[in-house]
Parts: sequence; structure tokens; C-alpha cells
Amino acid sequence: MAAVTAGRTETQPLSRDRILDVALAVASDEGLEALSMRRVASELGTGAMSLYNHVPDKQALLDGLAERVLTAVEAPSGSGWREVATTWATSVRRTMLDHRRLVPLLVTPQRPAPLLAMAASAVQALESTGLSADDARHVTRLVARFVAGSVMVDAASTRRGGPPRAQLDETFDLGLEAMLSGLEAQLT
Amino acid sequence: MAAVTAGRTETQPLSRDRILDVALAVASDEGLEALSMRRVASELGTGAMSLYNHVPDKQALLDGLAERVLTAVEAPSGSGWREVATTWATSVRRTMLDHRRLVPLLVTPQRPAPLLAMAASAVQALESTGLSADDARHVTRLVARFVAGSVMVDAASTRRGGPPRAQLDETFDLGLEAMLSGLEAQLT
DNA sequence: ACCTGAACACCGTTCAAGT
DNA sequence: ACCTGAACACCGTTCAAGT
Repeated sequence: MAAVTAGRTETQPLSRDRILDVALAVASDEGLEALSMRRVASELGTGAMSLYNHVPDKQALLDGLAERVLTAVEAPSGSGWREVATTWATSVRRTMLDHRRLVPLLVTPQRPAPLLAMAASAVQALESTGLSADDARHVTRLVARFVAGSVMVDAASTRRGGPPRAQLDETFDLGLEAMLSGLEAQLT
Repeated sequence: MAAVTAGRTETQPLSRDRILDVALAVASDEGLEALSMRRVASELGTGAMSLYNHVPDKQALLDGLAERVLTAVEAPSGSGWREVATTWATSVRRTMLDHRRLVPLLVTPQRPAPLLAMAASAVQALESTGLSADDARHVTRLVARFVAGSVMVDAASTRRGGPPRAQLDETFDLGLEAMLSGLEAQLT
């Protein structure tokens, strides 16, 4: 909301960054349905067409939004593969739930989904703990699926008056633990 | 495609069922982006407003579509809880992947997501195998999350030239097995 | 070069008028 | 009662005209 108000100041020049700032504020406050080129432009005190000097089209704006949000995911760390997988999964989930209304954009089955793009770094981190390339891919693939589903469900249920966040966190932690224990038996 | 063509026959009266038939055909063939009230109406040889005599609004049409697709999910069966969980998860995934382009609608974090609605029947089936109510809910919650994430990822990757379906199936089966083995240790 | 108003081809839905 | 055309308030984007 603060960002939206700041966006109304008409002195600063238009830029991709300022456009993304406003787009993020609108989508966070009012949801993806409210995010239109015309709306972002009017928030910036200009016409829709002015945005096209800084962004090729709306899809590119959405991609930029997803990319910006996901830079907050911390690099996976830890010495054991389970620890690496856990910190990665937890960080991805926390980041996405920090932007509940953007979740469909972050997990969507369009384009090279950002979630899958991040998978490469997870695979690498897992390999550095001693896992084989095959095992690292296997673990990443399945953890990513569980995280994606959890984020969808959790974002949906916190929007309505679902269970408290603490309970969703606990369910996630238990599920991740179960998945990792089960995977351990499948490693070569 | 066949349904769309059949829809052009202008003799039959309009009905919710015929509208859903056409909507399903359009969305399956051309994706959810192509699905509009005006498009469905024109496919039926009438104007957009005629649809509103049988469907309150577009959201209700989408809900009807999701509901219709998900009736194909088989009732979970089996004597042990693992077998019940496996048949349910597999049936939900297969049904959703039979309608790849509808997946965002089926797993979306809006409204009482149909996936969660179906969860109640899974909980009941699990309880009938001897699981406690708490355990049945725990297993259902986590399996549903894994299934939702898997379907999102699988629908996205088969749309592009991703890995063959057989490999995605195997990844899913292994992941489900891992999840269930891990959950087994958490049961009371 | 960068910007932008008018215009085009769409949306979902309200409303009033038809049968 | 059921149906539906015109109209309203929106979309994203092209194109031509401005600076």
C-alpha cells in the first residue's frame, strides 16, 4: 500500500523497477485479478502504453514479478543432504507464502516455472554433500513437488479462515520429514 | 473437438449440460485462456447472454467444469491404509492429467478447492481400514499436497517437450511410496 | 530515441425489451 | 417463464502521431 502511494509521485521517470514495484503492491494488496497494465499505469500517473517502453508485454511483467519475489529464496546450506533439502524446501515455502496472492503465478504450469528453474541450484547443493547426480535430481524433483502442493494448499487455506499458520507449518514439517525419510531408503 | 462440432447443431435446446460439454471441449482443445462466455455461446450458435439462463456467472461455469471432471475419480479401495492411499492418489492424479489444460482450475487456491473437497472421502476410507481419525487426516493432508504438486509439475512438463509420461509416472510412484513409508513411522 | 492518445478486438455482466 | 440485443465498464496491444 505504501509502495502504491509512493508510485503516485509523478516526478520520477518511469522504469522497469518502478513498474514492478507498483505491480507487486497492487497484486499483493488486491490480488492478481486486479493487476492490469492499465491499473499499474494509472497508479504511476500515466497511460497504459507508456509501460511498453520498459516491458515487452504483460506476460513479461508477470515473469519479472515472479523472478523478483523468488530472489528472496536463500541459497540452500548445510552439511548433510537432508539438512540441505530441508533448508531449501523451507525457504522456498516461506518466500512463496510471504506473497500468498502471487502463489498461482509462482507455481503455475506455464513457461519454465520459476520453481523448476530454482531446482538446478538445489541439485548442485545436494551433490556437494556427496549425493550422486541421480540421487540429487531424484530428491529435488520430489521435494519440489511436495513444496509446490503444500504452498498451493496453504495459500488457499490461509486466505479463507483455515487453520492457524503454526499448524500449517507443523503439517509441512512433518510431511517433509516423512518424504525425506522415505527417500533415504531409495538412495543408491 | 468432436463435442465442439456437435455443439454447433442448433436444434437442441440450451442446457447447463450442453454448455458444460462445449466449455470442456474448448478448454481441453485450446486451453483455459480461450474459454470465454462469448466463445462458448457462439459455439452453441447463440449470444453470450443466453448462457446466463443456465449458469449464474463464469465462475459457476468453471466450478461446474471442475466438478464434472473430478467425478471420474474412483472411490478409494483396498484393505490396508497404504493401498487405499495409493489408489486414491493415483486416481486423482490420473484424472487430473487426463485434462492437462484444466489443471490450474482443479488445483487452484480459490474457493473450496475441489481437491480438498474430495479429501473428506479419502479420510473416511482410511478410517475404515483401522486408522484413527487423526492419522487418517494426517495421511490425507500430506498425500493431497504431494498429489497437487505432482500434477502441477507433470502438467507443465508434458505441455512442453518434457520427459516421457512413463518417467513422470515412475517418479510419482516412487515419491508416493517414500511419503507413505515416512508417514508410517509417524502414525500413533 | 522515447513517449502516448486513439483505436481495435476482445472480455463479463446489467438492463431493458422482446416472445 | 425464458430468451437476447444493446450497452457499460473493463481488458491487452497495434499503430500512428507527437516530442
